[in-house]
Amino acid sequence: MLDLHFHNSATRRKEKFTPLDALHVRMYVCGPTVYDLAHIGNARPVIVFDVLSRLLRRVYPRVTYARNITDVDDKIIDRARDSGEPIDSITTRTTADYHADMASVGAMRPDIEPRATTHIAEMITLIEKLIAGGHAYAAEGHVLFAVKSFDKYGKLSGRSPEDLLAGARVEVATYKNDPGDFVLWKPSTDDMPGWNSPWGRGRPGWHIECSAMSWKHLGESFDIHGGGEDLLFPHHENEVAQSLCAFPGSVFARVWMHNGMLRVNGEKMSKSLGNFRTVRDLLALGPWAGEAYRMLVLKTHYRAVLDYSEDALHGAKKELDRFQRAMGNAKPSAPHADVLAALADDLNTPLAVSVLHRLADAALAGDADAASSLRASVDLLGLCWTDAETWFRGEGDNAVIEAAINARLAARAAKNFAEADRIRADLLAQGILLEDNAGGTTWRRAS
RNA sequence: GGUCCGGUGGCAGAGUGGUGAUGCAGAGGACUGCAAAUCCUCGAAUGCCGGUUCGAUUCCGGCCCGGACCUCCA
Repeated sequence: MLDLHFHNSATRRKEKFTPLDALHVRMYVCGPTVYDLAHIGNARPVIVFDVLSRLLRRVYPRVTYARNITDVDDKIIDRARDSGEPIDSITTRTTADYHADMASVGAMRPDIEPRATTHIAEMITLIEKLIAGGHAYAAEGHVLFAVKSFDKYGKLSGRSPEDLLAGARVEVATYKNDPGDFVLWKPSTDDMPGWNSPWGRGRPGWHIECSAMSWKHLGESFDIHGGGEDLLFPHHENEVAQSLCAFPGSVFARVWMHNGMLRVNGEKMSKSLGNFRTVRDLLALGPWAGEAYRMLVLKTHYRAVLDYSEDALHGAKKELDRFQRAMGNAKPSAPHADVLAALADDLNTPLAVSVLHRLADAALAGDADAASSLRASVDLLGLCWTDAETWFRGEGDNAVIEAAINARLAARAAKNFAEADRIRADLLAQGILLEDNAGGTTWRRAS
């Protein structure tokens, strides 16, 4: 069996991966809060952990990958209030958009996609356990986690409670015993979503949602917890505190994996800077853009900052063009050993991509085995899921193009090169690029 | 201010205690009526200063620069 090694954020070291259950790997990744369209930064962890899940499935007999949908959150409530659209409508619509957008970057659906609103009972159970264990307290309709009750608080993110206070720039609510305490449950007014609880009608805090859903579907302890680097604190730190205190003796997540942030043209993506890109914006560039974005993401190591630009996206597209040409209609054999080795070493996708280029070189030189291995390798990475014909030509009726090509062939046969060039330039203006090969003239869409 | 991560050719981006992958871009060539695609060749990099070492891009320390986080942003 292939040995896997992953960088564990909790220890800040690369470690050999050993699942708790040798036959069944369990992984949890923080999913979206469904109040708006996903942006390309949201898509990065989805792509990264999709590749990880594909790798795990290849190595282990069973993998359970859970990624939640946060469908109760103050951002959703605010959006409903601002737009007038009912909450149910917002969350249903945004969830569907999310599924479509993540499919467009080649991500498979996780095995389980728990929604927060259907796990309120588990959240209440957890909160009751925390109160019973002296780790939480109710105050003014809220329930708060008592940070001081957990001596390992801050260990995951490498912070001490003093550090946290030093940088604190928030007003401390009067109902908190300690400024670092965070909300497990909060009261809802009548116009807000709420559930009955021992502390009155209310709704859960964000952090408890993930602790409850991972517990329900993966158990008290599981193997991998993933998410964006920005979630390390406070979200993941708080999950650890909640779950470990609710289940003494458990380990919660064995390995923590965090992907780096995405920047756009060297700047942090934000609405105020005007460089905000949704996945929809990306797809508007062309039907190839989703695959190209996935390629772009995999060309950078998952822990590094990724700087997005349209130039870089086009560069990634050209690399995919090359893989498509090299593969032709080859049937998949097995991923190249070097691709597997690269992925097994902390998901080194950039190194794996370099192996893909090596295979493409060999395939273009006529090596059929290399073409088959390339096919299997890109499948493992989830790249090139569009067949070559569609990739290069798109879908639709191409009779007009074929007619133009025939006219050009006739002109060339008559040595009327001026006319042949005119036809070619004409087509190029329409986004059609002609290529004269030894076997004849072919065409593809320019981009 | 605190914690953490990182600084490799024009750009992107790996690896490595012993003459630095890969892709894009660029130069030259083959092929082509001309292109495109493909192939061949080439130029081009380890932030700065110390230390350890026979030898450091790699390990250690300092500095400079960039980034993430510091109570609900993936």
